Amino acid sequence: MNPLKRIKTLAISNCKSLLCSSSSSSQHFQNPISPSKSHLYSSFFCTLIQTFLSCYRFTQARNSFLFMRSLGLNPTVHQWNHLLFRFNASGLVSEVPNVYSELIKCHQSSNLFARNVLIHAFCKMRMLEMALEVVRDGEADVVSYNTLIWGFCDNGMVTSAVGFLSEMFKRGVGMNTISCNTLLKGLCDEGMLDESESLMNMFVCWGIGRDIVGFNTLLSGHCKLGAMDEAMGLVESMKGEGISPDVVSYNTLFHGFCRVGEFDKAKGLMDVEKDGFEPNAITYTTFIGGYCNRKQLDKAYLLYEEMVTSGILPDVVTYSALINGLCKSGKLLKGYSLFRQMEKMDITANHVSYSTIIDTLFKSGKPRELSIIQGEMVVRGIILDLVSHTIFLDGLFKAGMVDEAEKVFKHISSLQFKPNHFTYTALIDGRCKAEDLKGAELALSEMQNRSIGRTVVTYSSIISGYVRNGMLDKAVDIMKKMKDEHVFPNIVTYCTLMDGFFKMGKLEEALDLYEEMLKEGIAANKFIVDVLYNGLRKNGSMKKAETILRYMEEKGLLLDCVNYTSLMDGLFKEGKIEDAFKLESLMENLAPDVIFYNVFINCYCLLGKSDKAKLIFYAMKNMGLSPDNATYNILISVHCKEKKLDEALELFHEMSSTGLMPNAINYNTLVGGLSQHGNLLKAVDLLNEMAVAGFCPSPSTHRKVLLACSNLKRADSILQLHEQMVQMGLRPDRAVYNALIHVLCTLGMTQKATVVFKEMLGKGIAGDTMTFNALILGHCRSGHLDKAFDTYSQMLLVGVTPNIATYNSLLGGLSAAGRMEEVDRLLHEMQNKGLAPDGITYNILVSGHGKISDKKKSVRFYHEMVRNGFVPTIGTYNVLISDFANVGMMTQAKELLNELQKRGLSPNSSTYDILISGWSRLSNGIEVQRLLKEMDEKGFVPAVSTCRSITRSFARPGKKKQAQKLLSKMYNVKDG
DNA sequence: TTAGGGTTAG
Repeated sequence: MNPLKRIKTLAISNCKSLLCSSSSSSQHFQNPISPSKSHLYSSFFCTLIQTFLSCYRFTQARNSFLFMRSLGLNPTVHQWNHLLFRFNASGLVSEVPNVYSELIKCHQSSNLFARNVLIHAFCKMRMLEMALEVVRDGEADVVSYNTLIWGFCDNGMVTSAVGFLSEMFKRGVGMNTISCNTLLKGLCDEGMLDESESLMNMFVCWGIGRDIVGFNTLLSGHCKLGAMDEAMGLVESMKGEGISPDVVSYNTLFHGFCRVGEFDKAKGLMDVEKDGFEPNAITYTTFIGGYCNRKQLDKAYLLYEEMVTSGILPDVVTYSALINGLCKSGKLLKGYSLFRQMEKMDITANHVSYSTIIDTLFKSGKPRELSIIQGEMVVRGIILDLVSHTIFLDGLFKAGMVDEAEKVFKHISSLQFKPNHFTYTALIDGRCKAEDLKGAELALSEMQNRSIGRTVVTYSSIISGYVRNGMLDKAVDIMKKMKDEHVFPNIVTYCTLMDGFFKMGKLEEALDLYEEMLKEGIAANKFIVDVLYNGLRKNGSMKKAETILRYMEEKGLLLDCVNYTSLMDGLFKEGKIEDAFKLESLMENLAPDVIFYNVFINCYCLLGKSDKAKLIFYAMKNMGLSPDNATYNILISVHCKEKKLDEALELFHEMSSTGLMPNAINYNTLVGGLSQHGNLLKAVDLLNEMAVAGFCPSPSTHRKVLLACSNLKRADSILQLHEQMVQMGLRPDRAVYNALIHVLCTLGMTQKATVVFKEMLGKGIAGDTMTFNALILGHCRSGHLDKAFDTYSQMLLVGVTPNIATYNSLLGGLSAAGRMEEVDRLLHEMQNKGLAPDGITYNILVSGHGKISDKKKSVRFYHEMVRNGFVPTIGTYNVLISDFANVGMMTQAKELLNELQKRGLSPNSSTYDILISGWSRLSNGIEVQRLLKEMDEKGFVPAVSTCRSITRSFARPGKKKQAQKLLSKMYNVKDG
């Protein structure tokens, strides 16, 4: 179908649908306006529509137009043309084809003016095919072709645009300076400066001279490439040709100097040219923007005041620059308030003002405000450009809304935008942060294929992605690739890669990179200082770390909140607690953030001062800082450690009630804490909640939950909970299997443990020392010494090295069975393997020999044990004491009692029972009485057997039973 | 009715 017919059909169907939907007002449409007043009404409607358009009330403008047409009103050709022009110029470009088709309906034809506006509208909507068809379909003049050339240039298709020159020639449409200048801009925008100069010369040959606009276009081209020397040279040749630079030329130069950071040169130029140069709004805005970009807001505001007092009115661009300055300096509220103030001054916000605010809202994580502003933008019909789309793409990625961000990228292409290096860099960065490295690599190669230049930011983004995923080699490859392409690493690139090396423990490589950076003439900043300080101290070079920090401070480098946070953590972990805490007062002027407080709170928690930690927590909230998941986690964790489970749970609920969703770490900490300290039921409840929320338990949580089952003898739950946690996404690796086997074994469920062990082997996971130790201990505890030794043999067979725990289990098993000869043999075997006995081994040896009354050996091992610095347990002492007491050697028994007390141990109930029985047998009533009193004072109750010993020795003949009853009653002992 | 300068994105 012919494009004009297509437009017509489209417009008619649009009108029909709109009219049918507004049934309530349809009655009015039935009254036609009398022909005599038709002209008046048309004029009225045209004025109304234009008024709506001029204040961006697009819906009303569109509805008024439809209403006018439904009344059958037909404006004059002049009015039609003006309407078309206004629709096109106001930004409601999408309506132009509809208006045009209505024009055709009324007048059956159109003039060149209307066609040219239509061409312009199609070009703006990037519907280049349609624009081309209109140009080729009928009458066209130089304006039609210039507009088409502009449209193609604006969409980066400058080669096709140049091609239209021959078509113009063939159709006899003469080209003019505007054709030349439009093409010049197209070429400059693509960085084709040489080609643009040749084109200018070509036009001169065709008799079309160059003018100030053309020169300014070239000037802008040079400035955008940062070629300021060439730009200044061009000004000289302009003057040579008798063309004086105008305010546009100067503004272009000012902007160029500001862009390359030569702010003083820009200002100097302004001072030199002060005679005969009148700054305008754009001049002021250029400098205001320059100051804002340098975060010199005070200077920007001074200039703004000067501008206003000079009678030059700031416009939307001036305000957008100031809003941007405020937002970028972290003054979002002030920026937003200026945004609203601007509107009160009847300056309508444009897509740039909106994009600036939206970018800031994304970056400061304010989703609610963001959706309000976004809605406002839609209602006002603000058309998004490529920059605005890139802001959304980047913002959505940063907010973790990966799917939505990817949709924006697809949308950008569907709108016929040509993504540029900003767009691709945001995409690469976003994909890297979403751990989609393949996607990032794909985007990078797409950039290459589409000849979109990669910048240092593009490469730094992907380097950062590789570093975060521990792929240092790939990161280094990219660094090499970028250098090969003459894209030189900047401070961010160096910082990222240095951090990566430090985190992988590659100290030397990190420091080499630091050297390289300095050699390249890049001075360290606070980010580099942070990476160096943390990298060095975490790799054991605390001294070096402190030297660097002090050196930087001496050099006058301003450190920030992050640097001080690292410093606090460092000092604290070095044990310089006082110095660390002093930092809080130093920090006041630096506006400490949540992370600083988290570190501060954590320091108190590590000192076991949860009360102090909580005070800081409240102070932080009072300062208006919102605690984050980490803050709550630090506090939940310390409360769990201090067994304050109710408070831990309360914190967890407080977090949810303030709208902070618990994360996987919060769940793991609390489930682990509840399990460890006896509230398994609540832990399991929370584990279920965690499953619903889609979080995966950590291996540590798994271990703690299973241990809790084991402690509560809830054998039935062990396998079930294990299965549940695997279902939740826990990867059953060796550590997880070891925890399960260990727990089953401690409960004596060695058969089940063996089944699990086989399952583990079946999955290709070999057992290690921990696995075998658990199984051996299990067999020993359940008295299956043969199986324990079978497992031990298997362990040696598969080449897993036994450790002291292996031998302690086996020795303990043998000792419990009284097989002391085998104990001695195994002890030799163990010592031959180079393993020395530890405290546990000695306890086994001393008490084992003690139990079979081998005093010689038990005392020998006892002395060896003490000599080697091990303190026997009270159980071991009891065995020794009992061995002496049983044969009436109470002096030795008493001596042992003194020794154990000297070593900081206290006698327990059994110690007293043993001693009392011993003295009873010797009929020493004084000692028995004394010990009974001491025992009573400590809250211990004598055992039944002890009472029997007492009555056996002290009751009168024939009164033993009564004495026994009396004693039992006295000590509330059950009469056995 | 078409062409040049200032504000936004990585």
